[in-house]
Amino acid sequence: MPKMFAQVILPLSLHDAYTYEVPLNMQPAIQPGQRVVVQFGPKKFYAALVVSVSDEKPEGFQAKEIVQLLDESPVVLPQNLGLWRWMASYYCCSLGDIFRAALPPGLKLESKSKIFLTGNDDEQQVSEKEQLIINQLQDISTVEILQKKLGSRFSYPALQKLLNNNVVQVEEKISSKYKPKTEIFVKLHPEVGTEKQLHEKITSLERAKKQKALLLHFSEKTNAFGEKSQKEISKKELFKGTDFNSAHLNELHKKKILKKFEQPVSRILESEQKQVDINLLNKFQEIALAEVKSIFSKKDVALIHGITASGKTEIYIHLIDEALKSGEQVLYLVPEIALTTQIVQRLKNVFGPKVGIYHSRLNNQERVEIWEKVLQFRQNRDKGYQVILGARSSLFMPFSNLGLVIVDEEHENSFKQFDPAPRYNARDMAVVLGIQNKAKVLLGSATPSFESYFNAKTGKYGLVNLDKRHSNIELPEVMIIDLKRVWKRKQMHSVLSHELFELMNTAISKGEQVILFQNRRGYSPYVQCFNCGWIPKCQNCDVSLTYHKYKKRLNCHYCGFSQPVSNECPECGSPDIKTRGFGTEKIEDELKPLFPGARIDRMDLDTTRSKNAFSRIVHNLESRKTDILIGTQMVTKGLDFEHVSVVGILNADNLINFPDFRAHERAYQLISQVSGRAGRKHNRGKVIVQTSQPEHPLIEIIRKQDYQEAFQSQMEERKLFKYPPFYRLIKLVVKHKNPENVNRFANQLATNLRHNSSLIVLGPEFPLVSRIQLWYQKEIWLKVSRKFSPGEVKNFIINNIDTVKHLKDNSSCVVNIDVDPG
DNA sequence: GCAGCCCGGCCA
DNA sequence: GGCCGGGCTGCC
Repeated sequence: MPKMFAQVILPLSLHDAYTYEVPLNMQPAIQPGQRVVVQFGPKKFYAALVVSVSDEKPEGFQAKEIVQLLDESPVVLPQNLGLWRWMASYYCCSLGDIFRAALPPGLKLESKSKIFLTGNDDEQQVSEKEQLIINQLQDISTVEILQKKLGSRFSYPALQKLLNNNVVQVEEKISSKYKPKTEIFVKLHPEVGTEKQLHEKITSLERAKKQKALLLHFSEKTNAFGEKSQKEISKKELFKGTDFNSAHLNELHKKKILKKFEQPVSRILESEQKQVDINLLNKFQEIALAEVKSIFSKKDVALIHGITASGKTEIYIHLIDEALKSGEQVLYLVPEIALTTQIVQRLKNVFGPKVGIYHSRLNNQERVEIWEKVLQFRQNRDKGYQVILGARSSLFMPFSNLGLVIVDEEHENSFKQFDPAPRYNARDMAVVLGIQNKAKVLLGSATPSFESYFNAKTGKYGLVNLDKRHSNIELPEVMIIDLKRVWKRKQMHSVLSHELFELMNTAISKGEQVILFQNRRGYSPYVQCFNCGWIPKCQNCDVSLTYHKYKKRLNCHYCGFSQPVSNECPECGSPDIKTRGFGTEKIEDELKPLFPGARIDRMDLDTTRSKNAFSRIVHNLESRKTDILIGTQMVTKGLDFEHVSVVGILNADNLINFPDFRAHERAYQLISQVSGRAGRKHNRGKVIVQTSQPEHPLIEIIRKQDYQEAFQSQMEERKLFKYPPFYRLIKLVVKHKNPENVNRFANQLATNLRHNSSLIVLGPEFPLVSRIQLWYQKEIWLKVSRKFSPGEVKNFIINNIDTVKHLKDNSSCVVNIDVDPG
């Protein structure tokens, strides 16, 4: 037989695929998309993914043999790899980076693979070196441990031979990570093949009353020979509500009447589903749905601009239903699954077992199961998942017949992965995925990202407006409060202006609820010595420490560093150390005396860390056990509350003045999204925006809630200052533990890049936080005109980074490339 | 990503 | 002459 070779990608940041020889015994079975174990470098074993197979012998090196084939059939489909390649090239990262992001952890294997004896060592002839390895392998071991124990007596060829002869096996973390869960099932023994035989057996049990009863119970439960015979039943189910025990069953098993056997079951709890019908759409939703469909007959992508409570989800459900009926799969992306329990429940209710939920809070086993059920759809349309609702990584699910991709809350920043590579935006990749699979893509948001809206306005996407809230609830009234004036008149109640304070009092007295938004968690952003001005800073990062009163500690929000608060200033010894500024924790503290008797709750990263905390807070608000909720960004995200009548933005200044070209877009989106929480059912809500810059043009736009104007004014600015969507942005971050290395590298790189006239090079500059976890960093921002081919520009950048890396002493600098930074 | 080599520095 | 540590390179 001719030799065969497989090109594989490794889960490492390496640019090329690597070629391995396929051993004869694997030749019939090997296919692209399967995982194999290969040895890479002198020591390590990895699970790699086969991307192609050929019989051409590679030149210039001796290919190693594949150690083991891990899958019977592909876990990644050839059509899925198209997105991988596209992403690697667009985001300037390796296929290995994509591999790591794409597969669920349970299907990945990084080094430190365990090896163990298979028990097939008796009959085989082994060499002395091989015997040494066998002797060491009484317990499961790793290659590293073997080498340590045997030192120079260790031989790789010997291990390889043992592997080939199946004396030892590389036990993948995979197989240990993912074990199908099994349960004991019971069925009639094959010798009991007819109803008559069953009756004979029952009568034969006259003296064993319990066993007879169990057998009767079994035939009743399974309707053994009836029309709707179930044939088998789990032991758990069979024993449920009875006092039978395993001894009774074991006896019947021994007597060859019933047969016990193990069989895998799903870990995924199928929650009680009340199958409900799809809601009828109202007149506006009908029109919007028809518009979406008409766009899809001409274009691949549609954007729904639908204000909060306009019922976008129901339109999605109608489209999903149609896709399902024509046998297509659907991907429904949401920014953060934990925050969308309402959508999860709704989809489960409507589409039942066809829906799979995929996100990072699932454990490894659950994630692998969902992956496999999506794969299964190709063979068995009744059993596999047809709809996946999930966070950004669901983009990589092994869809075989994708027809529709929905991206809800498409403006959300959490679709963008910052670290590690691939630094991708799942919303943008959803569009690519859709086009590659000839599927339609629907983006939806109450406050579309300006990029998407621009694409819609310029005709690249179709645009659908949905500006009627259901039951005709009015949008809330937005009031701007000038903090400077309130301060001057000394009308502040802690962080609340007099107006906000009064509105909150009235609301609470009427049994209505209040949400307060503050963009800072912790007690106070920093503490300061009032004598000498000293501010405690993080020892690893270039930021001041945030005071958390509950824990009585100063914490770094970048690296997690924490230290107790000292009673006196280490600089001057003064005891006069005070907290500065307001975080959510301090606001909660200060509101308590202002609203005695009110039930105040807080929602931020600190209060939602434990698994169920988030849903508890939401539930308390829904069931009106909370009067005032104070929160960070989190309160803006897709929560539906019926009785919130007042929303307060405590300080809009830090939103507006954030040094980022997207600050205004974000501020507008954030305030609109929180406002959307107000006055949903019964009456018009009120939104109070406190700011010391009431004259700021954006504040006026926010007051009018005029999305169009916000968009237009930003487009003018972005065009003028050469920002997206008019220019592409690429951010380069140079990192090293030594600041001099960072400076030298960044300067050399920037100088080189300036030679290319299609690039506008900004920096290098220290970012807002110039040191994180002891690593110094400097940023270079590149603006690239859309006239130039992005591929060529990226190659130029990559080549230059390479060149600078090869200059003296530069090789240990790390450079991150972030295309379309968030 | 990382093992292994190479080279420079330091000390006997 | 030898040993340690850090940088560089290539792994298939």
